[in-house]
Parts: sequence; C-alpha cells; structure tokens
Amino acid sequence: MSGDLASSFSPADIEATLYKKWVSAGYFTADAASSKPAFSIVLPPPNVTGVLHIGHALDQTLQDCLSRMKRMKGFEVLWLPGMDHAGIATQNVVEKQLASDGKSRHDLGREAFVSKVWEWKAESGGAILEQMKRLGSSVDWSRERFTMDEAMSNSVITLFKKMHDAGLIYRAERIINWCPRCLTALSDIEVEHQDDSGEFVSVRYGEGEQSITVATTRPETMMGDGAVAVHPDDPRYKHMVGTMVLLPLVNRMIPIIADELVDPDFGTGAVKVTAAHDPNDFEMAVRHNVPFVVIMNEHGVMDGTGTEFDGMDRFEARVAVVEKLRSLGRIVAEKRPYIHAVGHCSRCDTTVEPRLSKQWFVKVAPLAKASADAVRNGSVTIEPKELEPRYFDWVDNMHDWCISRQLWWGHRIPVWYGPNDEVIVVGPGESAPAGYTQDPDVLDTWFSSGQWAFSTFGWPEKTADLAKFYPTSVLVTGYDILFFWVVRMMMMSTFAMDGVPPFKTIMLHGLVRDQFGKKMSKSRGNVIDPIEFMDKYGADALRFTLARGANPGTDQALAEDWIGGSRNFATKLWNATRFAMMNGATVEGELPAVASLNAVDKWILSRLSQTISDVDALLEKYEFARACEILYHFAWDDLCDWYLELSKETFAGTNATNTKRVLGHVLDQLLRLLHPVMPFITEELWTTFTGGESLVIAQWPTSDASHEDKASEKLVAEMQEIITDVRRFRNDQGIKTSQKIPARFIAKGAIADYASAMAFVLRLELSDITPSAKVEIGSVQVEFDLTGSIDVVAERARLEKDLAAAVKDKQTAEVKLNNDGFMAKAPESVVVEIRERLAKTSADIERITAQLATLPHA
RNA sequence: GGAUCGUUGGCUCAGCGGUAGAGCACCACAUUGACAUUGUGGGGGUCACUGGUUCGAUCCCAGUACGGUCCA
Repeated sequence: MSGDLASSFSPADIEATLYKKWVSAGYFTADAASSKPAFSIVLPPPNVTGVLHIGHALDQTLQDCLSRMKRMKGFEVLWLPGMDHAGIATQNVVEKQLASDGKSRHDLGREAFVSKVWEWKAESGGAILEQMKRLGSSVDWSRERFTMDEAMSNSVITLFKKMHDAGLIYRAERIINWCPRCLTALSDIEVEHQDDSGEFVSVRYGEGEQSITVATTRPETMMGDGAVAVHPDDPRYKHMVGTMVLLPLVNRMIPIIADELVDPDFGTGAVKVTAAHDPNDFEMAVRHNVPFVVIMNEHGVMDGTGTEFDGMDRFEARVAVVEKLRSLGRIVAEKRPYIHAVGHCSRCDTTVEPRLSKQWFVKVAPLAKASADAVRNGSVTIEPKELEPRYFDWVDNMHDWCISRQLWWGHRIPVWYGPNDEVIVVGPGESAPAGYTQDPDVLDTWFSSGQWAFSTFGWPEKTADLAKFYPTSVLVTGYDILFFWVVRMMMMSTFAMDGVPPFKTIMLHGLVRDQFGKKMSKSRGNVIDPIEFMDKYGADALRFTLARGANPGTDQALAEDWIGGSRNFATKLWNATRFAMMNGATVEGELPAVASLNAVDKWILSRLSQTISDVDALLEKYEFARACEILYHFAWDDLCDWYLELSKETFAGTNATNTKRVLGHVLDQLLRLLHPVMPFITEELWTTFTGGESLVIAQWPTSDASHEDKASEKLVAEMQEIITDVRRFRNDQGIKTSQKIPARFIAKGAIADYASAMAFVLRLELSDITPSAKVEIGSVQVEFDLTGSIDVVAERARLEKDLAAAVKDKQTAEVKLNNDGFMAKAPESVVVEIRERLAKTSADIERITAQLATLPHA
C-alpha cells in the first residue's frame, strides 16, 4: 500500500513539489457555494515593496496553522492573500530609481509616473508572494488582491462617498504632520517619536518692565509667534496677561495670553505661541484669536519672515537665530543637549514639521466609538484579553484622521471642485460636470487597506463571497499594528457593513526577537532571514520553531540552534515513520477492540486521545506554543522513546498484529495533528505511509474517551520507573548499554507480564540466575548476575542519594500531616495525596536501608 | 511624564495556591535493534526584594528596585 522513504529527510527534495501539488489540486481554493461552515481569514496585506521577513513568517505560520486545521475539520476555508500598494513607500522606491537617472517625478508628469510605478510593480513588486509559497501558506491564489485593483478602487470610492455623505469626511485647514522630504501630509501613526538631542533655550521677549522669558526647543520659529502664553493662575505673570510684549528679531508687538494648556512648572512657565507651526499652539491660537504667521515653506526652509533668515533650512536657522539673539543679549539660559521626543517620518526618518495646511479628514469619533463598542459588547474578541486595554486606550482617545496625501501613487481623492468653489464627490460610474477639476491628492494607504476585510470580497456588490465569508473568522496579526491597521479595519468595516465588524476575533501575537530577546534591526546586525533558514533547515523546522514560541501576545526570541532543534524533530518523525513501516505498521482494517490489546498499546491510545483533545483545545484557543509543546513530547517521548521501545519485543515476536495496527493508527493520527504546523514532512510521511491522497483534505482527529485508561497509564509509568532505575544502575556500574546481562524479574501482578518487554529495552537476558546485585523499585525487584563484584562505592552512593531524597520527602509530608491547621482546612484529596506520599517514602526508606545493609563495606 | 507588561536554572521561556518544568547549553557514558540531525544517565533554580492574606505563596494583594513596550 505504500512506497519507500529515503533513509534521511531532505526538505528541499519535497517542499516545492508538494506545494505545487496542493495548489494544482485546488485544495486551497474556497467555494462560496459550499454548504460547509465558513472559516475565513484575510492575510494582512504585505507591502508590494516588501520581502518576507521573520515577522511575516510567524504571522503566516499561525494563520496557516489555523486554516489547515479548520480545513481538516470540515470548514470551507478561505484564506485570502494580497498586497498593499503602500503609497509613500512605493513612490519612494520608484522616485529613487528616477533620481539615479537624475530625474524627478515632476520630469515625467503624473500620468507617466504612475504608469512607471505600475511597471515597477509588474517587474519587481510582490517578491513576497513567491516567498510565501516557500513557507507553505495555504492561501487561495485564485482570490489574490491588490489594494489598487479596479474592484478595490471601486470600494474605496464608494466608501469615501458614503462616508462623506454621512458627514464623516470633511476638509479643513489644520496643523498636520508634514514630511518636508516626502512633501506630503502624514497621519499621527505615520509619525514615529524618537528621543533626539536638541536644545532648550530661554529667550527674553520685550524690554524692561514689560519683558517675559519664554523657553523653547524651537527658537527658529519665533518669527512666527503670535502671542506668549502663560497659565491663568501663575502669580508670576498674572499682572501681565492682556498686555503686549515686543517680539525680538521681527520687532512686532504680541499679546500675552492666559491658557490652561500651559504647564507653569515647565521651563519658565511662559511659552511662545506659534500658531502655524505647532499643534498645541494652534489650539491655543484658535481659542484666543491669535494670528497664524507662516514662516516656512513646504521644504522646511524659512520663508516670508522678511529677515536674513529667509532661505535658510530650519535647522540652520535654529543656530543662526540663537546666535543673533545671543548677540542681542536676549538669551537667558541655554540647555544643550536637551533630550526630548521629536516626530520623524516613518518612511524616511526626516524630522516631521507641523504645518498649517488644508487637508481631508475622517471624523473618527463615531467610528471609534462603534469599534470600541464592538469589543466592549463582546461581538469582537481580542486574544489575548490582556491586550484589550491597549485597544481601548487607543480607540477612546483618537484624533481625527488626516487621509489626504500629496502623492501620486494611490487612490485619487474622488472630489472635484467647480469654478466657484463647488465641491462634489464623484462616485463610481459618475462623472464631474464640465469645468470641474479633481483634487490632486491621493488617499492614505490605510484608507484602502482598512477596507481589506470586505473590499476583497467584492463590496459594494452583494457577492457570494461577501455573503459566505464576511465577517471573517479571525484576524491574526502582531500587536504592533493594532493601531495602524486593526483599528482602521474595525472603523471602516463596521461603518460600511452596517454595523457588522470585520472579524469575530482579533488574535494578536508578538514580535520575533533575536536569541537574547533583543529587537532585530539592520543596525544591530541580528536580523534573521527566514529564507536562509528554510534553505538550511526546511520550512517545517522554521514553522515549528515559530509556532512553538508563539505564546499569545508576547514577543518571542529565536535562535538558529532552536530551528536546528526543530529540524531534529522532523528527522525524528521521519525515522520513526521508517521504523513503523519497517515493522509492518498499518492503517488497514478496524482498530482492534481495546480490551484485546496489551497494556502498552492501551497506554499509547490513551495518551493519544489526551493529546488530541489537548492539542485541539489549545489550537482553538490560539495557544500555539503549548500545543506544539504537547505534540513534541507526545511524538518524541511517548511515542519514540517509550512506545516504540516497549513494542520492539512485540515486533520481534510472532504476535504483533494488534500492535502493528495500533502503531499505524497512532502515527496516522499524530501526522494529522502535526500537519497544520509542519505541513510538508507530515504530507510526505503520511501519503507514503498510508497511501492516502493528501493530509490537506484529511480529517482532523477526534479524541476517543473510551481509549483513556488510567490503569494502563499507571502500569506504564511503573515500567518507566523500573527501566529508568535499571539504566541508572547500569550507568553507575559502568556497564555498557550494549552489554547483555543475565537477569531476572521478581514481580507480581500485571507488571510481571511485561518483564520480557522491559528486558528487551534494558538488554537483559532473562534466565534463572544466581543474583549478585539487584535494583528494587516499589514491589518489583530486578536481579542481575554480574559474574563478579559490583562497584560497591557507586552502588552505595546511588542508594544513599535515593535514601536522602526519600527522607526529605517523608519529612515534608510529616510536617504537613502534623499541622492541625492543614488537617482541619486542606481539602480531603490533598490530605490523601500527602498520606500516600508518606506511605511510599516510608516504604522506600525501609527498602533502601535494608539494601544498604546488605552491601559489603568498601 | 502617563499607561502597561515583565523579573523562574548559563540563555530563551512555560507554569501556577498543595514536593519547581521545557528547549537549547553543560558533564559523563555509549556507535546498540528507526534515528549521532542519536541514545542513556547526570549536574544546575531559597521562582527580584520587603511586607500582607492563607493551614500552606513562585503563584493572590500592597509596596520597592530593576528591565521592556506603547503613548506623550
């Protein structure tokens, strides 16, 4: 019924072939018309510019794990792949290429530039999708999407209009984050705050009595000041509020205002109000009618101050302004370096410049509230629950979202302006009246990727996919993009889909770090390349390592050694399967009645049943690490180290029919359980072993309570104890593991039936001997004929060590049992357990003491 | 500064009111019957500190110290 396995496992020989087989068989293609229950996941779309990094590998391993398990459980699974057009990032890549030819996008013009980007995408974009195949991701390639696809653009425009009509999108002049290099607005989340070394300068404004010292980190913007602000209750300045003070350098009179926003304990307690260049100042300015004075252009170059600083870069100007103030004797104090948080463009790291500008915004309050409510009322669950506060913290305190970008690559804002400042939104299939011109800006990338959970299914059309697969079952992603993407998905989906959130569960995992728990970064040089490690150890090994480290919501360390360990595990599975096949293990025919089986077979079935129910429950709870741990130990310890060893004697005999069938069953079920995590090797082993078509479409195991058997578990535990103790004895006595020793077992009851199995494992030759040494475990004695003297010193040391342990255990048990409080209040089951421990340790002490007494003195 | 998480063997992490666990690393022995990408045995932790609750605390509570992350 089955083929042969090579003598060793070589991942490279099977992976690509198997992946092609799965795809061409259509296993991953979802059927919206299926009567099976749906299970759907949308892949967090990687950037079109991206390459597979270890974080993707983790994210996809977990999603694939869930998808494959659900598929085996009989769900109609759709795991939808695709990519994000990544506005700024992609435009930057193509602009860089142009720059190397000494050109800018303006040389090409908008249309030519955009088609250049499409060209780039066709040639070098999406490398990551091919890399996903290496990993084995069971995505539905027939449904691959790109956020700039026509259908998705249609969704974007439709939703923009819908939101605009609902009053959720508006245009306003505000202070926004501006990147002077990318020359576009950024949303709050595209700004990264870093501790920078700056300066903190105190400058005296005004003259004589009518002077006030302001402290600032941005002296260069003072030419744009419209006021000085103090706290209303600050006694130092109360008398000055409402008066005017001279603004140096430009010699303009500006008012002193009082505002609660000022922190009297910060600096001098007086701050300059630069309405057009600082978001807090902007707020105050609005409240107090302070004029907006723009003193910088879009490149971050001083402009319009009418001073010698015009034309200087903002940082150059900072130095020059301070220099000038110093020469004027206006510097009261300087602190340099002054470490403070400064915003940087997340795409190019340029220091962000707050800039007064007219942009489009999403009014987030009602959307954020709906998103928060969905989690608060339980219609969406966040796993692990501990991360919920972070979610609420964010959605409950969100600012309006700036969605316009001064870029060319992206969804063009569907707004047209008429000759008399009319504003209309032009939906799909509509067109603007003659003489209207379209807004030149494009939408934030997240505006389209935020629609990923429904636009990919064909919204706004009422498609079969949408009906079948929305809302998606679970979103699997790193907690680091909870705010970027997850919240946007929640807001936009809930709005577009009439209150139905995009997923039932948000499963958050952590970041992959290096082997010391440090963040991976190019500058540290500790970045792990998943492709390199798949080449070296196989995709299964990488996947297993990642899944095994994936505790919910927490970061995980990753070391090459550990991937090697997982590769060893794969090798172990390979060899165990070879062994099973060599010994005639089979999946043919009914599993024999449990009553007819020997205790070892009963035991492994019992362990299997527990393993199945544990692994199933843990995977359903997204406890990947614990599920993998259980699988690892079941496979390696229970199956390979004990079951196979204890069955060797049976296989060597003539009555192995039942055991062959049991082993076949256990192996079959184990490979199924492991398939979601290690799809390649399990597929190869299982198809070879069983002759079945594919594990991808095989049934997921279910536990069988009738297989659970405490008596056999107890018996095998006893056998394990005996074997371990005899091995220890042999080790202590320096007897080679290969050397066969004449021995006999003195045992009563069920255990006596397994003397020969144990003897086989222990390389003992059972015969009627005259013993010269013995090992006692509980009521069982194993006697040996060592034909000569034993190492008494070693033997005495071993027994004394056991004795000491038993004495210590006995004491702790006695202390408890002599404690009245314990006896009065501890639950009965605990008391019973301690009593049993006392009995056992007492017996052990007696036995070991007696044995020591028989030893000759060295 | 605010919030939040963490502190368990050499490293990375599980666990959790009732005698401390894993992987890797380490030590010794072994080429034996699927596997040296192996097997067998072993060593190693007063579970950060101080109080409290409890018959009993690594686990619960409070505080302290140190570290991380997010937000400002």
